[in-house]
Amino acid sequence: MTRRSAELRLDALLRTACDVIAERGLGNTRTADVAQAAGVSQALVFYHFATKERLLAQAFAYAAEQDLARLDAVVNSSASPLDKLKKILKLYAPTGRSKSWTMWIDGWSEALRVPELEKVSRRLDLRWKEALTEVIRDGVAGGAFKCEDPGGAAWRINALIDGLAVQVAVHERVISRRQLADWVRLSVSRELGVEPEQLA
Amino acid sequence: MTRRSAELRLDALLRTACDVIAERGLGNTRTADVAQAAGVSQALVFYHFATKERLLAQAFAYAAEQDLARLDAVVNSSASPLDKLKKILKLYAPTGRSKSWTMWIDGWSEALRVPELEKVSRRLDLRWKEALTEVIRDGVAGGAFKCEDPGGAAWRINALIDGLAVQVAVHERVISRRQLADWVRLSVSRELGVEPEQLA
DNA sequence: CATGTGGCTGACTGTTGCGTCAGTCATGAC
DNA sequence: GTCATGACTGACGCAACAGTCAGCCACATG
Repeated sequence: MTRRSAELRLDALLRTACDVIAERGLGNTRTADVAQAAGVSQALVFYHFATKERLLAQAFAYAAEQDLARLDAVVNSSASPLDKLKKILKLYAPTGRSKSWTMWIDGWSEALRVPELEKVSRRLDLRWKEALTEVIRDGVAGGAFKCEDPGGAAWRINALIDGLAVQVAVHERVISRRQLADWVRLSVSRELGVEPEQLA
Repeated sequence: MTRRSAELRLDALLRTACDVIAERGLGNTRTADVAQAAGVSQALVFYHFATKERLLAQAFAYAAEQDLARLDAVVNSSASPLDKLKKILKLYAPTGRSKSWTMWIDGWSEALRVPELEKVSRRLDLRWKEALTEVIRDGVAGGAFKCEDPGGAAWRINALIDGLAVQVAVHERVISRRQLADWVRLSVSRELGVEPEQLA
C-alpha cells in the first residue's frame, strides 16, 4: 500500500468500484470486494466513503460521466450531422456483453428503489436523447435529414436501441450484434428519411 | 395458521412471493418477508422450498406463466389479426408503475448473473416476440397488414416497447403513458402499413 | 379410539458483511 | 529535528439473514 493524496485515492477507488460493479452487479458488490480489488484495507473504503450506498452511487455516477464525456466530444465536434449520428449510434450500441450495458441494466433495476441512482440514471438517459435530438435538428436544418418530430424520433430510436441492447446483453445469442445494428439502421433510416446504407 | 395441502400452500407462497418481489425487488426479498406476508413461519418457507434461490426463481417463473397465459388467450382467440394486435399491445404496454414491468426489469438485471432466471426471462421475451410475429403474419396473409419482414418487425416493436416501458417504469414523469402509447402506435403503423388511428 | 403421516413452528446456529475505533506511520511545515 | 496532519490499517462489534432441527399437532385412515 503506497500512500496517496485523498483525491487520487478516491479516483482510484471509484474506478475500481466500477470494475467490480460491472462484474458482480450493484446489488452483489461488497465493500470488501472493492477494497480487495483496489489492494487496500476495507477500513480505507469507509475512510473515503461514509457508507456503502454512497460508494456505489458515486461509482455509478462516475461511470455515467465518462460515457457522457465521450458523447459530448462527438456532439461538440465539427463533423456533419450524418457523421455525428453515425458516431452516436456506434457509441450507444453495445459491443459484446458490454461493461456499460450491464451496468445500465443493473442501474435501471436499482433505480426502481434507490432515488439517488434514479437521478443519475435519468440524467444519463435524458442526455443521450437530447444529444440525438440536437443532431437530428441540425441535420433537418441542413437538409441532410427529413423528420417532422426530432424529439419524438430521438426517443423512439433510443428506446429501440435500449430494448435491443437488453436482449443482446441479457440473453446472449438470441440476436447478434450485427442484427441489432441492421435493425437500428433500418429504423433510423425510416425516421430520418435517409438510406440505410448511408448509416453504415 | 390454518393447515393446508402442500399444493395449496405452495401456490399461496408463490403468489405472496410475487407480491413481495414486486415491491422489494428480487435482490432485497428475504425469506422472512415472504413468510410474514403469507402469515406463516419462516421455517415453513424452507419446508416447501429448499433454498431462497429456488423460491425466488419459482416465483419469477410463476409470474411469467401468468403473463404468458394471458398472451395465449389472446393469440388463441378468434379475433381478427388487427384486434389481436391491439390486445397484445394493450397487454404489453405498462399501466402505471406496473407490477409486471418492475419485475421484468429486475429480472433482466438478475438474469445477467443467475442462469436460472435468464432462462425464464428469455422464454418470456421470446414468447412475446413469437406471438406478435404470428399475428403479423396472419394479418399480412389476410391483407390487413403490409410487412416484408414480420419477424424483424415484431422484434423492433417489442424492443421499442421495452425501451419506452423502462423509461416509464424507472423514471417516472419523463414521459407519460399516453406519449408511450402514441409513439408505439406510430411505429407499429409504419411497420405494418396501417393508420395509427386503427390501432387506438 | 389409536396411530401414522405430514404440515407446521419456535428456537436455534453460523456466516456474512457493514461499519467502528484506537492507534500506526508517512509526509510536509517549521 | 519535532510536530501536526491526515492517509491508512487490524481487529473487532453487531445486526441481519439463510438455513436447521427437534418436536408439536391436525387430520385421515383403519
